[in-house]
Amino acid sequence: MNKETKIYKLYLKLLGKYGAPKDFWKNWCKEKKTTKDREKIAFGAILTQRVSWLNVEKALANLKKENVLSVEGIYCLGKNDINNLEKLLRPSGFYKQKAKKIFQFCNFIIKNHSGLENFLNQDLKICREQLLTLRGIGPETADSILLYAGDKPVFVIDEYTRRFVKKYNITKEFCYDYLQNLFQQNLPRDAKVYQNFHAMIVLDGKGTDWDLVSKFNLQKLI
DNA sequence: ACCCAGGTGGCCC
DNA sequence: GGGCCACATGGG
Repeated sequence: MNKETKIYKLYLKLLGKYGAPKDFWKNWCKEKKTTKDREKIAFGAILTQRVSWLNVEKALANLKKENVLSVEGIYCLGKNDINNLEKLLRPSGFYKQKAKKIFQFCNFIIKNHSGLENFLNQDLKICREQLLTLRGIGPETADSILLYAGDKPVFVIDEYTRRFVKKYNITKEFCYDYLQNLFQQNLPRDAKVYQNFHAMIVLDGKGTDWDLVSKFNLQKLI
């Protein structure tokens, strides 16, 4: 890994500006995650598709209130009553699609691996391939789950990453696999580094900082 | 009354 | 292989 590249230098620059993640992001990047943490993060990754995080927060709160904020809980609820699951997910938008996606995800985890930890315990490449076979889980959602819920070393390419690439003129190429390889080749292969860098890319894109984020008190959800 | 928000899959050419 | 559209809600 070459430390003279633009990407690595930008990483150091952001690190100097923001330092270690705290509060909200610390939950996503924290050292020890429980199975419940991982489940919530995976659901968040699916529910946040094309909507703001604030809407996701409400849907997660609904699930928690009904005591189904777990792979097992959503599976049981969705199996008997997909309509009720849809109702709980309503605030996150696209709720009929998302109910299907999230139920399908839980169904897959339970039927094929009998639990999220077991699933994540496999080789990164296998996990990724399996996630991508699920309808409604594309590369970005799969990688978000793997990086933040699974602590696997995959770099997430999302709208923020693309804006970052444009802003700092890193390359003119924007296709997913190309950008992912570019980031991974120019950073130490370390999930913590990817998590922190990606978190800082989002902050940089929002023009905000850790303190402002923590004011929203989002960490209670994770 | 708009427009946008951390996507995905299907369809078109 | 890129361009466009449906999917649905909440906030500014």
